Amino acid sequence: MAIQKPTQSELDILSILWQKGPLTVRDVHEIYTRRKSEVGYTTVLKFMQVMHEKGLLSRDTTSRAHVYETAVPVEEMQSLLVKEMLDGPFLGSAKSLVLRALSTSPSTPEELDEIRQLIDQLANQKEK
Amino acid sequence: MAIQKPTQSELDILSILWQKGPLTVRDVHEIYTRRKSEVGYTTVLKFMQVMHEKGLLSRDTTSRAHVYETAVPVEEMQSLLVKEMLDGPFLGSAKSLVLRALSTSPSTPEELDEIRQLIDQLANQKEK
DNA sequence: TATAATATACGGATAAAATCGTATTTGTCA
DNA sequence: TGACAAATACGATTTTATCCGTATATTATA
Repeated sequence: MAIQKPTQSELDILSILWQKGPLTVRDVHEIYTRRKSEVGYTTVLKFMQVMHEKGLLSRDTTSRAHVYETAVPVEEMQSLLVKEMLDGPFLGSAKSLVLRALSTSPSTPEELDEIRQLIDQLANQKEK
Repeated sequence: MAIQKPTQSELDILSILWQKGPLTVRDVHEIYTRRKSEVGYTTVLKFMQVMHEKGLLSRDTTSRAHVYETAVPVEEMQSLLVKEMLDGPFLGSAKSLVLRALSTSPSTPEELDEIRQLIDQLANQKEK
């Protein structure tokens, strides 16, 4: 079954865990509050409990403060979101998505080089 | 003031209008229903009225069936969304966003070439 | 010009998401 | 071991988004 789209808050929490690895609720709450908005500790706790029920997070309950980690591969979520963007505001144009991505986040020459290689690789695949 | 993020339904309607140009509520309803889910005509009408109030759409009321068009540039919305993706599930990596974009939507060799030029251009800018 | 067809306007119901308060549990250490 | 600190569990409430019914207005035409 295909993964289903999380809510905004869920995605925010997932992103923290993808970036930082397994964390306690307290840690997530701290980062969430810093990045997004002031919300109560129990708000974040509740989110994470619900996400656990939904299968978005797994948790280790051996110590008192449970340690949560994501149960969905980041790549899968990335694909889902890119698909939605392409179906939606990017009107099917991967090119314009690439353009926006590159102009929004200033890349280093090294990064640009890596991306170039990526494109060469895709172009070669096509040839065969 | 920065543009603010529309709801999912609003984004769906905006996307239709970006793609097709100015349309009546009836037209939008038809496309929306075909692409997304069956909803009543007045549901879409209400959405569009609210969007008009919010300044997301403008409308021409000279004929009986009002004709709506988007009041936000698609580029601006694209930037906003890319920024969010980079802050979120793409963890700051424009490279992985480009990778997903290209692997999700199979591009033609011509398109790949255009993208390559884009990258060269950006790389040159950096040099100066 | 009366009627049918088709619009908009508008109020509010329903559903989903976000939020928190309070009760309870668990572990620490004085 | 008992009291404090800090965690989870759980049941609402609040807010936001989605959705539609009904009243009213407009236009074409029989």
